[in-house]
Amino acid sequence: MYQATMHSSELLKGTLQTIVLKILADHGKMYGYEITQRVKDLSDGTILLTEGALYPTLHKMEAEGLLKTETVLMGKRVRKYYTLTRDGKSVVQEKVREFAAFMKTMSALLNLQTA
Amino acid sequence: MYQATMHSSELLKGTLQTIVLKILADHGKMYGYEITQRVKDLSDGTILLTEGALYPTLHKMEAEGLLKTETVLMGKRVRKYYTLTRDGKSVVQEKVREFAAFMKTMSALLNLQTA
DNA sequence: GCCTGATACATAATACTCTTATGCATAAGA
DNA sequence: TCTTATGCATAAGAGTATTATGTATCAGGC
Repeated sequence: MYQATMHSSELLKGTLQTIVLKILADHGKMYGYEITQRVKDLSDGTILLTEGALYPTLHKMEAEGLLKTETVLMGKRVRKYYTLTRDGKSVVQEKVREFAAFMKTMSALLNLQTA
Repeated sequence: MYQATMHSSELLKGTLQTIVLKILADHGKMYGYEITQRVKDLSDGTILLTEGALYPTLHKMEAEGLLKTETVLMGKRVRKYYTLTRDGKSVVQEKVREFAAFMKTMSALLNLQTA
């Protein structure tokens, strides 16, 4: 298994879905492992999604109709590609907006000048 | 009991300690109920700390030596004032710095222009 | 005088989400 | 051939917050 921890561990709680959905919105069709790598890159190695967190979340969002899948055989290896459904696309927007609002609120609370 | 929910519920996970410590750092001696009200004000009513979350956290941080307490009788009512210890003061700084870094990373991931 | 809502503390049961651990299997490189 | 990377998946456990409950004082309206 590949390495799987992160710096500010608990802060990530509740952001996993938002991250995954947004990555899919920006990049289109992707498979699980690819998502972990992209998140790792975009976060300069600070966010390393664990498989135990990612796969159940993907399954859950698929069950909720936010994602649809397509299984492809690469040689003898299985890849499961995920794409946003129409519902998924509107949920991403909500989630990102919600997170932006959250950041703004936190900036006020913590007296940060960022926002 | 007073009202106790919040908009973007799960995002708050992991930020409670940071919020409480920072509020105490900025305002000095405060008691539990006062903290909930201040957070409510500073967040424009979007963050309503629940007692079931706040008090255990305060107790935990006291046990960890980040906070010290002083119990005062107001008439016949008990108030428990919390103040940062020296350890608490350095931990706040770390936590706030950590959160700022987290926001920056998330901004990159979510393609936000805030940071 | 009584009731409601705000003030003020506290803890227990429950739910949720993620971490850690484990399992299986193929492919590439040293 | 052995380790690392790729690629999926699930289960046990930990951690943190929500919801519910309990106790009690105080102020204001009727």
